Amino acid sequence: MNGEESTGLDFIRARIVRDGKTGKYDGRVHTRFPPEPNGYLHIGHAKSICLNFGIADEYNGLCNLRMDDTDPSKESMEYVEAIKRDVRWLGFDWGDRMYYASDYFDQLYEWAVKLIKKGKAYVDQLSEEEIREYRGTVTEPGRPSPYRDRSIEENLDLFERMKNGEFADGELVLRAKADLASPNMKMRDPLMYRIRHMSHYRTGDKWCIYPMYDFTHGQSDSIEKITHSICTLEFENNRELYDWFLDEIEIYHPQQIEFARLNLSHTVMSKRRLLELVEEGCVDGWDDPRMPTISGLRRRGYSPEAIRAFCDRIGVAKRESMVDIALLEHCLREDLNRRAMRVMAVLRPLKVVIENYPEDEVEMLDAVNNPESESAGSRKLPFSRVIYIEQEDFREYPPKKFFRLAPGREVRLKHGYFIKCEKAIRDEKSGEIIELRCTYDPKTKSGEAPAGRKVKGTLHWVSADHAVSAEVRLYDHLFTTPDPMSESGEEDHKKYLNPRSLEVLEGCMVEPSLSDARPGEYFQFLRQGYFCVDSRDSKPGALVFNRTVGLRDTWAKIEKAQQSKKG
RNA sequence: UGGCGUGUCGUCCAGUGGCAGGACAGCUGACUCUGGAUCAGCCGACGGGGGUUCGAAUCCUCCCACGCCAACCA
Repeated sequence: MNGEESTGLDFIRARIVRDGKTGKYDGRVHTRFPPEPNGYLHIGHAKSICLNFGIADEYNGLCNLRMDDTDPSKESMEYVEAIKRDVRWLGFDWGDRMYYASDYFDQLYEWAVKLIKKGKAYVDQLSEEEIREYRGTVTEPGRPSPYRDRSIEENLDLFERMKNGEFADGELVLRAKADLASPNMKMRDPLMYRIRHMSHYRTGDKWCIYPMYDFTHGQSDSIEKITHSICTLEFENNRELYDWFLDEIEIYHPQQIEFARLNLSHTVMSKRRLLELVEEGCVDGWDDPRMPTISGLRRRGYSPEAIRAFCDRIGVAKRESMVDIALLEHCLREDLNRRAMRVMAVLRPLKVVIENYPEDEVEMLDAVNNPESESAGSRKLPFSRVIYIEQEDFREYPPKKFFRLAPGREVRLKHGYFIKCEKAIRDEKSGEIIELRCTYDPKTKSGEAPAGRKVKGTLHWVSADHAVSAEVRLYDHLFTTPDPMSESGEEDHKKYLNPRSLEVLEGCMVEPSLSDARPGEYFQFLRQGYFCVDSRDSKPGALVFNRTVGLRDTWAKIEKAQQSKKG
């Protein structure tokens, strides 16, 4: 903006700064985010949204939201609404600039007529297969269709009759008369219009011919006076055509710039693949918390701030890349660590009786809500003779470096006392350990003078009488392999679906303060991870929590290393 | 194969003729009433060959690899 050097900027921003200096668009910056409403937005779209809206913000420009809705067979209002909701949720505002390519159909039709009159477009009646054949290959030039040289009058007449519905689907198409010998396949007389007797979710039955992407996108940008039309790499070949249409129609000409789309490890990122997972029931829907969709991430417990921070950190460039999902998770933890209230929840309860604690006494202990944020305050936590701890926090035969509870060992209960394990009680039939007998040391109460000795471990716990039961859903990566698409054939990626991407735990015990947690509210379950109240299935009295992401787990690493050492 | 595009630590991104840097991941250690967080440190890369230059990731050249394009999808 203010003439600073362009180093450190990504290549798109560098170019915008340059265009600003040369006055290419009178210093204007106007971008747009142009999804097709044929599916839900995913984290890859978030990258594009952050880029387009972000640039508009940074350079004092504007960013439009536009539905690229030229294919009536796939698009719907449901998707439009979902897209608007997701963009807004991410924190961006298109003001009064919500546009639809379908609003430009009349104008587009006129421009098509103009091209016909210029001798730059013709009505072809070759079949789909024939057109493919005539187009040639990457090494051989295309051949002209026998209909390529119809008279302008005949083209005009035929095109109008196409519009009027006098022909069946596929019978005729309108093609640009460009360059059949072009080494760029996109220039070999691309289709401009096809016949589809199908009603459109917005224009209804007004049209039975619909413009193709290439004959729509650039002109839509032009109508909206977009300066920089930012799109993904696969449209690089289309740029020549983008320019050609604008020049032939002789209208305002934005600059198309392409960048590499986001690929994220351990998931898939094409709308087609995601649709497939939804339709085949591999997941619960577009907003299944395992999906990389914006709605899935939202339901999983991701914050818009975390997603935006991620989009900033991955940068923008032209090389195809695969971002490690660990970076997304890092951005999430970084955000939630600052803001999430710490609470205690026991996922797999193990009963502990503190034998020397009075039968009916209940103490209300002070518990800090968030050590990262003093203003979060504190709450009271009930403590009593019978509590639950995590099953995995006890080992009868503790391995090396296991700092938790074991026979004869002492640990601290977070916000409470030291307890020492005196005895483990087994179920006679199963042999399973079902209860621990412990003693506590009254001199070790949290916040009071230290008893002069230390313990290595601190456990989370809940008071049995006061705990609230809840369902907890543990989510993990959707795919077991970083790049399911490349490590498999066309349809084989599904064999890498993670069978453990969802584990449902019932009968979890959470502290009483959680009983009135609201849908979407997020917490850190101490020592375990970040969790949010499921916005679809959780009800008062029947709480459901989703694990958004686990905490860094050093012990798990140590244990894994120990096990692999043993072979 | 024709065209377009891209090659820098394991991963992502900087560096645009002058000591190759950051982030994530990994590994050490310090600290800790979360094995969290935080802090300190370590590991680690210019696709290859030739050339220009005092000096090349950067310029030239050849090669190699990868991606995209032969949809009436976008």
